[in-house]
Amino acid sequence: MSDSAGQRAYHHGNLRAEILDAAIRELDTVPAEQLSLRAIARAVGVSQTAPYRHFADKENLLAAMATRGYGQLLDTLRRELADADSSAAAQLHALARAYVSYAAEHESLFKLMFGPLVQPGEDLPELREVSRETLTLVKGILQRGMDSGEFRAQDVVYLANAAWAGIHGVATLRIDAPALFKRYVDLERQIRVAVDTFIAGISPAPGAP
Amino acid sequence: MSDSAGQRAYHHGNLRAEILDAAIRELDTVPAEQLSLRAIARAVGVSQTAPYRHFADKENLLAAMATRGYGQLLDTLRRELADADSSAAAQLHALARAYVSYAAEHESLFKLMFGPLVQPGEDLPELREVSRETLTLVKGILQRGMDSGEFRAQDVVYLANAAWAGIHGVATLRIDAPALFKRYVDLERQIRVAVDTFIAGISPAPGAP
DNA sequence: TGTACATCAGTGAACGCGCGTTCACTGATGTAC
DNA sequence: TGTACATCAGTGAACGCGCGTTCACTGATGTAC
Repeated sequence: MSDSAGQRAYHHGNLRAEILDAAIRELDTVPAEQLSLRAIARAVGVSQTAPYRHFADKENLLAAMATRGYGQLLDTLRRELADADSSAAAQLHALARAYVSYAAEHESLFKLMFGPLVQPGEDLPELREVSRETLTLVKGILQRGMDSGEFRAQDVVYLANAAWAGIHGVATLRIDAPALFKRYVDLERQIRVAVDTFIAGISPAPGAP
Repeated sequence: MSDSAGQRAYHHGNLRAEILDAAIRELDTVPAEQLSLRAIARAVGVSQTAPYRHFADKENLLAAMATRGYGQLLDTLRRELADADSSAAAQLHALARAYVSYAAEHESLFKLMFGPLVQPGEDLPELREVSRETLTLVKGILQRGMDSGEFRAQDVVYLANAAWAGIHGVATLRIDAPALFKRYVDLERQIRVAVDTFIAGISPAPGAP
């Protein structure tokens, strides 16, 4: 397949990474539930048992895929947050935009990350760790907004959950109810409305102390 | 299986409905992706080909399940809305609570409804119809709230999407990120915070005209 | 009330399929001396 | 520098599985006269 590396040697050298890449690429065509280890091996051009050298079983590969997905998502979020204005409101807008964009550009991987195929349990500490980070980012922004007086003080956990739910809901509905959400809706504007409404809901009343 | 109807006759009389029931019951044990027509037939106690008398194929059965799911959801929502106070704020709270409860009590069916297995296309007019209704309910509440001056006037479509996304997000995260959402969170309170924040975001500024 | 016949709603055997995984294997590489 | 040997990373055949669906069938029911 990839002959960019020249002659395929018997010992591949980079097979684990290449299988992971191929598996994620496969998601462009096929939803995660229908991924087949054999098809992935075929795509890489390797025998169907070769993946077992690098992943204990199918579940293990799926977990690795999800872990990479979370990693990519976090990189994107952090990059956008760094580029954005530092006000809490601007940070929230940037995060929402980046989150929804990532989901839109990696539909199947996003669904895998939040799907039942992969559950970040105690046996997968890396996945567990990385899957918590988005919420942590949201919490951080809100906490800083409260500290600076930009937002009204309140329980940050419940508020962060609410914010995350709103963002995640937009990302999810765009994928899962496309007939209602994709056709008539300008996504940028939709995100702006949702975030602005949220921010208006937690801003101090004008004129209040 | 169900001998409540006494002697099982050769002609069953009610097989379509019973298959549908069994299929939905099966979702308690098994996610929709893993549903098997044969297992459903087995559960009903009928030959594996009998379902084909009543459903063209598997996809057809899944669509019928989703349609029933939407019907149940709408019944629940409408009942709760009728019982609740008629203020727009109270209606929104009631809708959110009922929506998330339904999702929590029918996890797999809810996921099927919003999953890729079933897409409400032109070939399934009934499903298409019923799948639009939730959003219509939300829109109605918000429109009435604006008309009465309870909410600030603005584009009802984008606002309704934002509200629905927030509610749907809570329902979804509870299922898909249980480690973060189920363990430490009081669901009732979480819904209240989310809806209150939203309402605060669209209420007229106190003292404004 | 009885009979002939069409239609409906089941049955059971069989099809072909692709899958995940195991197994014994073999070719390539790295290391000790 | 050369050799013996352990280990690593692939191969290919085979396993058993459950699935969706088709097919020719048969038992039960409804209807016309």
